[in-house]
Amino acid sequence: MRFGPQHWWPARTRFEVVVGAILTQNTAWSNVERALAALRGRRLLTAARLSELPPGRLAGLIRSSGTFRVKARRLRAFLAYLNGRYQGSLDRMSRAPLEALRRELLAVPGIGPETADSILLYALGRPAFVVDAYTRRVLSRHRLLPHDAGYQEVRAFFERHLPSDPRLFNEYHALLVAVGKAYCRSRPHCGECPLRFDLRGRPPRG
DNA sequence: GACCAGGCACATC
DNA sequence: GATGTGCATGGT
Repeated sequence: MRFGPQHWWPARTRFEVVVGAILTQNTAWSNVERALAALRGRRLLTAARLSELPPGRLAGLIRSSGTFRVKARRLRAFLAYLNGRYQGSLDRMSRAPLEALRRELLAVPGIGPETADSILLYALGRPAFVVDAYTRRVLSRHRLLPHDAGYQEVRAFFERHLPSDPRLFNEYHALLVAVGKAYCRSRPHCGECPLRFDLRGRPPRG
């Protein structure tokens, strides 16, 4: 495995990123892709079209992503928020202040810290560092943070040490996941981890 | 057949 | 505020 650009979050539109962010909760990405393909094939991957879809039909189309009834409800909750506050427009939404957006997203049922930051970073291009299980594992293995550090604590750690650049956050997160998968899954102590943290600004080179 | 995968809400203590 | 449990699929 190489650790260059990871092409993290391949998606055709920002709306597709949002849908993917909700569908991928506790689910392998390959299962999400099928659901996205089913929606895309029916030209349903827009806020307007998805909002018109009956809940049961939406659930059926995203079945492959697991917990489909729950996720259908969560997608509709997000759409209700987007329609109600930003007239269904991610463009309008993306112009709001970052902290306000995070607060609003966390208030949507089904959107927790990781999903909120994924939407902020990958869909809206905002500098929100996404923390996931791999991120925490790699950090605690390197003794950069305690293993029980909370989500906000881990996010603050990166946002404190890195320039506030969405592209850098994107690449850093992708690299952490790649490293976590390759080295930290089954090893209690990973002496061979190639990641060299340079938290003053540059991503590690692959 | 168990375990995992790019979480979250809710109940309970 | 910490911990446990349901959600549910597809891959290994």
